[in-house]
Amino acid sequence: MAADRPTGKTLAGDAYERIRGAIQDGRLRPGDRLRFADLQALCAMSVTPVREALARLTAEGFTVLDDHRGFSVASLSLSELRDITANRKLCEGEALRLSIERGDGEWEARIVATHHLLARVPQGRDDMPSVIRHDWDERHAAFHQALISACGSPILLDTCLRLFGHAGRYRRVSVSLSGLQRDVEAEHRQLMELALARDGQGAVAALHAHYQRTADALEAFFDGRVA
Amino acid sequence: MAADRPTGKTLAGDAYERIRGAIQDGRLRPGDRLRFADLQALCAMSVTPVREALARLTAEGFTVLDDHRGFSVASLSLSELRDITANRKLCEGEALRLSIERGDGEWEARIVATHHLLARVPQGRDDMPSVIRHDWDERHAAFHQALISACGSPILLDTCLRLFGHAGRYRRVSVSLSGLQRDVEAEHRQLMELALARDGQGAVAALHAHYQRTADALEAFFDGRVA
DNA sequence: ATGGCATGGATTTTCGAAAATCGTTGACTC
DNA sequence: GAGTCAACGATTTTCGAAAATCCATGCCAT
Repeated sequence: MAADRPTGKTLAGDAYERIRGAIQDGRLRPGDRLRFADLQALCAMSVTPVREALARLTAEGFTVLDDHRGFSVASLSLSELRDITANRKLCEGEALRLSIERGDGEWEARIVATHHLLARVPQGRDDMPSVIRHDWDERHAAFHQALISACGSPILLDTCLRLFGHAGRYRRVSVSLSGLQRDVEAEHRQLMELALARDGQGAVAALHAHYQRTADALEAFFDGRVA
Repeated sequence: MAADRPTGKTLAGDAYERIRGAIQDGRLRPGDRLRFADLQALCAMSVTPVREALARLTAEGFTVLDDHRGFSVASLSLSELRDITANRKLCEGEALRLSIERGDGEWEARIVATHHLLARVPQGRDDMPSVIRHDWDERHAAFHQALISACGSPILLDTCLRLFGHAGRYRRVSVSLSGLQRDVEAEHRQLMELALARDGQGAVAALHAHYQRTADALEAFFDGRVA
């Protein structure tokens, strides 16, 4: 892994991606306090761009800020998981319904293409099945994004993307125990087929079930372990 | 108006509120470029807190950032207005439905109280009817917030609050021409009564109509005037 | 022993200047 | 005359240190 990538555009943007990445793949864990000294070491830059990155992350809910007490990684909770799930059902469900109504041939092509890529990699790593593969994570996101990409509402897409990102903080924990119990691949294939068949009702129902199963598996795992 | 209020907690937080306020009441207009020199003069502080404020505002969509070309106020567009309206119908509608389902006595009390306050001030200023009164704006927001405050979903509430804020950038333009043509007070009273009567279907329908009328009035006004 | 208060260290927050970047003006070539 | 390229000015972006703030420790009085 490249320790120093060729700074995309601004250092602040780099810091944002790097810290967000560290949060999402578990190197920074929920509740951890974020000291500027550590973050400067991680990102190899001064305090200003780090601070801007944290400001963005906080506005998106990945970190929280106590005035004059610094930033910390947002903590996980059962109630937030339920809340995220309910909101995903509402927003992504509507976005999927609209996409099925409005989608054209290119939308269908995006679904087929992203699903094909997703189906070609396993969910967990061979050496450590409990850790999600980075490429699976990216392709999984791309597939779900493709499903709703024809909804015609940038704001709704943004909301869905935000929710997906938050759910990702929980998803990393989920795959470790549900890998064998669920056939996630089949669920994705079914979603694709229902969408391509323009079955709005069925696709939304399948999406709801997809999210509910994820939430249920997590609920059983989390119960008693977090607030 | 106090030019220098007793800095709430941090300067960055102050700058955020001040700049957002300037955007929402029209002193900074859509499309305006935001030069740090001007903003430092407005906020009476150095560049660092201003930058953090802009980072937050950008994450919320009130401003936009072109890398190395600085920040500017997000511009208005007909398509965004339609998008905001559609999303408000979806999200606030659901939040209202849930609140009617779950709301208790204190929820009802909040609605009655905020409506009472709202009904006691006129929408436009006496001297300049085309300019929204600040206190009306605040009370209007409080009333709509109260309606959905019992939905039980912090995330949904946050989404609604964000959408309400964005709609506010358009609302300021709206009142100048629709003041006489619409009886907004009656619409608010009807919303309150339907909610207290626990008529979920009716209340959501009334909310949708409320937003659609606002959007229609704006559409007629904006047409041809913005992108 | 217990409660309040001042002191010290660790950390965040802010400052003012230096470095980097972009758009433009102007000269120069074809 | 049109197009290309280099240097300038304006502005953003970043730095490193100073100022402000919070938490904890220890002291003193009750």
